[in-house]
Amino acid sequence: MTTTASRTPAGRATPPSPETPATPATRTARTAPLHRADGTAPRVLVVDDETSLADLLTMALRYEGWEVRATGDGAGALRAARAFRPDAVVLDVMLPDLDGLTVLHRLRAERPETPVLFLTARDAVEDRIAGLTAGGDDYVTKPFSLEEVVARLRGLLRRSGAASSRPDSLLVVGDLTLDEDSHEVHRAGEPIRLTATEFELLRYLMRNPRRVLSKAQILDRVWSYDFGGQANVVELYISYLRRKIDAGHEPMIHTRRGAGYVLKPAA
Amino acid sequence: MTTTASRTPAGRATPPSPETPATPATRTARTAPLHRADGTAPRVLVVDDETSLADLLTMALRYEGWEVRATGDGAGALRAARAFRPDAVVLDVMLPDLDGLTVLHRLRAERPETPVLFLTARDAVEDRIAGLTAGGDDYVTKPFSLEEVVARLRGLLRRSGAASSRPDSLLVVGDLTLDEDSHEVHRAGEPIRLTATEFELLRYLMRNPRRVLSKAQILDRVWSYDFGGQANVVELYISYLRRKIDAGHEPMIHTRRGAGYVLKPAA
DNA sequence: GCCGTTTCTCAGGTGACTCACAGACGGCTC
DNA sequence: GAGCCGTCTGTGAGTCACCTGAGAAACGGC
Repeated sequence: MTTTASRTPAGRATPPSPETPATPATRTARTAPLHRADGTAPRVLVVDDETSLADLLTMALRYEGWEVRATGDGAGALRAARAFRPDAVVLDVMLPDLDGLTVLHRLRAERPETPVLFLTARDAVEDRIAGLTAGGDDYVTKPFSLEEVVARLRGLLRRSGAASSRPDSLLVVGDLTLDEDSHEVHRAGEPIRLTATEFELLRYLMRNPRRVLSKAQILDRVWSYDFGGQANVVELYISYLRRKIDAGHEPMIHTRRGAGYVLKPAA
Repeated sequence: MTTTASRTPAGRATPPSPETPATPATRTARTAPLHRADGTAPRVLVVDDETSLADLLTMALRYEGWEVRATGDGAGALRAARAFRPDAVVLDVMLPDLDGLTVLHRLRAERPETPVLFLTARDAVEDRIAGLTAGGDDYVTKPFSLEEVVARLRGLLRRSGAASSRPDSLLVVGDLTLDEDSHEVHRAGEPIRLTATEFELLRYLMRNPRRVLSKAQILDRVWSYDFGGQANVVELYISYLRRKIDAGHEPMIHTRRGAGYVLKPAA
């Protein structure tokens, strides 16, 4: 609604992130805290020389409840790896000083078990990446959505055992289920086919059940950071989701006029 | 009620000063003091070059019991961030010297954990504030209502952990409850559907139970600062609320003729 | 390079919401 | 008890937020 907001009375243009922003405190309402075995928050190292992107990631991951450190070059990354001992690394493959592969090798030498999430340009050489991720790592192409990065990072942490919390990747809200690993979605036992964007949107909603999410929040979280389009894509995709999920059932997706959308169990 | 009839658009007396000029003493009657872990008041930095707006915000936030500092430009903001060490920042994205994003980056570099509430013009939102809300930050479009700003700021402080007070977002008065996250309202267990304005009005009342609120105060607090309409919208909306909340129950909303309205438990 | 799929823009339609106006109601004062 | 004034509320109009169909453009698999 960024654009919509024309509210007369109070400028209550339903900004974006009202409530949801999820923080440690609120986060309890969300899916799973995802702590390490010793009860502390997982540590994530972000390596990217674009400071605005590094900022964005840092904020988003912190918001997720993780402890985050950021650095802009390969040398700093190696230093941080030693000092900070991260449970996972987000690594831009294009760095100013060292190239991604070199950084990776040295990281591996330092901390062999630490999973890495690569950030790469869309047109980067595909097979090169394939080699990189062979060891159970993962990658995301720029421009990415935060939902995507967070989801993959969660996956890596979960699999590496850095996170002790329940290993299940199943989100459940009422009779609606979504498996983050297999990407399967069911309503009342019936399988539902979703497109990539629909899936991501639904995942975001299901990770924040019963909470009003503004269109701006959704846009910031589910669409890639450089999306420059109309804000009403959100309405459009909500509409698609309703057709696939709520059709023939008691609706779970509700509109809070002037505020956003809420997902909650039909009951 | 001297002010009532005379409330001309611009006139809008009763600036920010919500209920009484706010003394710590009075404040105790309100919801939650919302202190920091060390018992001191949260510190909020306001950055806006329109002095009248900055003043308005300063007064309203001070009234809330917070320690406030205001500055009109980006350079001052950075200085203040260092010296004042705020727990949250209210940042106008349109500043005379630096643009909002630059200020944001430097703020982040300085104090990475500090949540930011952005103020933006309605139509400036068009060119995306991409990612601004992604990290748990929030924003409000001008013209805003004070109730809106305060509520969102409370949310940010609550979530960032700067405020030690209970993290729940539930307001309770008698058998009436209002959840600021899900926007759900219940009376005696029965769910109640409210419009955006009704919700905001009720939130204001519930944050000031057993206290007489004049129409002027309500108008100043719940409606946006540039509202130019008739003062009796308040009566109208009180009337709406009564129908939805008091219908079939012992009334909780009472008129204090010549003074204002009070919300209190039915008891 | 072609075809099905997916993403997104655009624009029309509709119901919800906000608010002005004005008459009815009721307490208070003299 | 009459009149005044503050408050309440029905009506109606204009606006706004949201929904959704249709089609253009981009993508991806073969």
